[in-house]
Amino acid sequence: MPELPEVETVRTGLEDALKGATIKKVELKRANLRFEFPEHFAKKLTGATIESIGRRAKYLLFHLDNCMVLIGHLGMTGRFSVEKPPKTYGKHDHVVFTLTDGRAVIYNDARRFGFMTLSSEKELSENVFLADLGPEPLEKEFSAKYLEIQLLRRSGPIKTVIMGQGLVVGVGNIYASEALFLAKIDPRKPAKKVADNSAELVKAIRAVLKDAIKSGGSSLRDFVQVSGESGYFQHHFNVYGRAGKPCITCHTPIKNLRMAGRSTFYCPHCQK
DNA sequence: CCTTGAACCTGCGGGC
DNA sequence: TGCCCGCAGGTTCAAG
Repeated sequence: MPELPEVETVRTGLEDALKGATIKKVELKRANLRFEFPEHFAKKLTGATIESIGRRAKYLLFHLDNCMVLIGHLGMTGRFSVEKPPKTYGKHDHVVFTLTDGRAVIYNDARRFGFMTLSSEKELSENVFLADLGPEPLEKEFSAKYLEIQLLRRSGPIKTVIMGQGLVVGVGNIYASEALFLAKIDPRKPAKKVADNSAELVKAIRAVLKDAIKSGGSSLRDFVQVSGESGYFQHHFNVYGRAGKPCITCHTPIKNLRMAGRSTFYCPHCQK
């Protein structure tokens, strides 16, 4: 599910559902997801109360009352649902937290690119997964000036560069294409040469992400309660997944190509 | 340092 | 119906 807007949508839903909830039991249906669970994972979570749920980049941060933080990543296919304990669990239901109020928090992840780990509250910012991340795209630190400086020292194609989480977090494969369309920049253009357009690019990235968060929010309730798939593909994209279809602006067919192993969509006429 | 490509894993849809 | 191929929202690691 996961680019920043989807993770943010999940975060909001989980916080609504789980704030103040206490974990009574932790069940691991297998020894690992992408990584092994940390030592004493279940034990450290059992009895803890969830005080709040935050987000950094595409990571969910469950702040607990025992000075620990459960760090979760959804990978490509990770999903959380909060519901009455089902009679039987699905093939890819890997983690279950049973709450003291009887509800079950189920983490399902077919491809298992997601993972969970723990950090102390104190050492959170030095956590290996969080330490080297770039600024949040919707925060002030992600400014035109900052982006300009970053772009000037990169030689790779702009699309690949903005997807790197060290430069700015949260821009994944879909929204990279979408943001570049909005900013009218060819995804193949060397990052250096886009430095002059930093202000537009910052604006486009923010606009695309904000818009997606907004539309994700409306279908949120369904998302968390049922283990459904609302949100993502109901969203309308300008270029992503629209190869051969007319550009919404000039009607030129949208092109699709592969960059760094990822499919990329752009309008050859509008994006220079 | 930066960039690229392969790897991780499962499911789905298309073509034959 | 079934098999094979390519493809999918992300990140890490090794190597150039």
